[in-house]
Amino acid sequence: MEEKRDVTIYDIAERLSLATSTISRALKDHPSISDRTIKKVKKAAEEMGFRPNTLAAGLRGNQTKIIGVLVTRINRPFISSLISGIEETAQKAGYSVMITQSHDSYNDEVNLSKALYDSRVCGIICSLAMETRDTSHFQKFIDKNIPLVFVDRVPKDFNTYRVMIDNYSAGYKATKHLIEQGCKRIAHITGSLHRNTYSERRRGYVDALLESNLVVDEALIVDSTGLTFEDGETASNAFFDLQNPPDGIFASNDTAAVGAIQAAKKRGLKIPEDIAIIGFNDDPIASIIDPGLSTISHPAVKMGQTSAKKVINHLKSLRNNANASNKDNITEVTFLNTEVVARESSKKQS
Amino acid sequence: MEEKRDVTIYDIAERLSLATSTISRALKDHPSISDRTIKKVKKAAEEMGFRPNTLAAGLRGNQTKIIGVLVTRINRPFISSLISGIEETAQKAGYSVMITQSHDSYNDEVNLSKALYDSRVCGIICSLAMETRDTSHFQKFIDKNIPLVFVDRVPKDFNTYRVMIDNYSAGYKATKHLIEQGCKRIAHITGSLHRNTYSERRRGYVDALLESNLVVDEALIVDSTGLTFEDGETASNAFFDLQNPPDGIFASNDTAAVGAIQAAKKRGLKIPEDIAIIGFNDDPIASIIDPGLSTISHPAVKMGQTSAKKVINHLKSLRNNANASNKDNITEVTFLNTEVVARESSKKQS
DNA sequence: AAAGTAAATGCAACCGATTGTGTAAAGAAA
DNA sequence: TTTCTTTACACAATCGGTTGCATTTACTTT
Repeated sequence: MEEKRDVTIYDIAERLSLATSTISRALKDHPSISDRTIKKVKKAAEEMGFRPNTLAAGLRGNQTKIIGVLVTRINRPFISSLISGIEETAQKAGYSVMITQSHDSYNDEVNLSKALYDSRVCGIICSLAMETRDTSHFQKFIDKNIPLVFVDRVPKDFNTYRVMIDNYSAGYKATKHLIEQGCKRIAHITGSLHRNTYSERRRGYVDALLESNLVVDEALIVDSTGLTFEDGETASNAFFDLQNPPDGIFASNDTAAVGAIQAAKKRGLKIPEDIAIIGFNDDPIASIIDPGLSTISHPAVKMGQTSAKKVINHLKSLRNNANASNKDNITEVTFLNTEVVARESSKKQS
Repeated sequence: MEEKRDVTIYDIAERLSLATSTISRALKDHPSISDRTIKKVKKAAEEMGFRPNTLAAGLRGNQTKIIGVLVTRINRPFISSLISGIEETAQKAGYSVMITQSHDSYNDEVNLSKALYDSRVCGIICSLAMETRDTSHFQKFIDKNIPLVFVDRVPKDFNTYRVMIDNYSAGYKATKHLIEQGCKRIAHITGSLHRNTYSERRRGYVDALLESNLVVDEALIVDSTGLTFEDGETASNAFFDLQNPPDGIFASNDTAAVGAIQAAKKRGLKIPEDIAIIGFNDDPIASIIDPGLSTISHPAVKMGQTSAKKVINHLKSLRNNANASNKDNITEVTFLNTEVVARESSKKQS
């Protein structure tokens, strides 16, 4: 039953006959503490097994060393890699990571953003829920000067950090790739157009078609909200049933693209001869499925690392420059590279 | 610049001319506060937009409402589903989740367990690193009466909660399944035998063979530490090169099993006629790869939910019964069900 | 009406680190 | 030696709830 109490700075102060304030400052290399004292304090702290109480520090400073993360669903290849990157970078810099998932629900997103706020996170990284239209629930972070980073699924207008890929150019590249393989009628399976990721990819798709004087046929564009495997199958079957079916499909994620592949296979269509297919994300499945799925690769882990770095660097600059502020209308967009990964599902001529 | 201060219980106390202690108790429905006062306080709190400062409460009670999670790698299908389940359950019960990853390194695991401890997590859920042998770094949680749940990869002897599957019987079932399909020489690709998951599956594999009077050939067992795709390929190639190659492979995860499938395909071996293959986990790839990969399904999300529930219920019982204690040598093992998912990679006779 | 008991609320210490300001000690200049 | 600066450290308030104990108020009971 005898829970041995944790060592506090009081204990160190007593042992060294110093004030707690001196201990506190010495441990953070405060300039007004002599080197001799700093060494002495650190040695004692080490010997006594002192470990600072983050709660006490947090209470006083009204801020923790926790980065809040608000994503849609943790168990998605892209998201889990993103989180992995965030955790890795945060960890190295001495921050912890608190995870929440909105399940693509706007209400959950609002509540979780409040919960993270109440937890006094020192920064927040968010990828928007599919449902979200209004993003004013994030304003409080700006008001409190808490760095806010939107990643991948970002709002249209919100003056803050954004870490993302150039979805327009990626959509363009994917479509262009199919065109280069000889496709003349290219269909597109997209997610909610309220999300920048999908609307931009679609824009790129349209522009690539126009540039090559190909028809943009609304019948060839399916706004499948979920982009699930089934959505991919359903949409593809609808395409195949058209009087004038497409010879290429660009799906806005790999899951739907895999659905397209399975649908085509079931119909006995040859991939890529009859129908070329390209997805998006380069999920593990892409390289495993037969035929290999051409896709757009995403640096997911790096996006996580970059997002975490934005938060950490912003905090650093806040410390160094008391004038720095979120309110200076920071609008920094970081684009990470995407690449066409050409596999068998699209390569008409090898 | 005018950061409006948060509403505190002091503000409520002042407005209602009550003591802060009364506010504090009223908000938690303390029995010694009258219903009338409770209602009045809650109404005022609501109106004033009061949100409790979790740090202050945490400091006083020396404990947060944060559940620490220590896993090996976040971006693995099984792990990310596990975390998803934990987050979901924790969230509903009013807890937050702090995530860390050991990258299968023992040192990282030790440090992260300390970091979580320092964060005053109210509970911890851990899946051991591949490297870990000694688990004494978790003892401090027991000493402090902080519920500790090991999930999936659990230590041999540690009196605490365990949430897992019956790996022995799962290994047995997988092997038995291959035997039932007519396999006579079954190889096994396993992970580190220091982890219960792999050693138990192997034990089940061996017993299934013995039971059917099949040979247990050490040449057919590869202790591939990583269980990566490449490990699966390499191990399989080694098997195929044997004078007396196997007609079945049981890989201890799907990633390695997929490696086995690809290796077999490259050699022109027919699956399952020449070589039947079964994996473990039922990752998304399993149902997508061609041929469909037979495997053992794992209720990953449910394992997460169950683990979180163990933590939460333990905390509840601690509150209700001040005598309850970790030190009563709790050893509660919860087994979740596994199932053989038979797909084309193993079905010799349909 | 006095006394006794139960119910409701107030008081104040406490958790442990942080930080503005005050003061003592050490060194430099006169 | 005295005075003026630096340099180094101490004091004490503070962050916002929580909780043991004291106290007041409201009701019974005789």
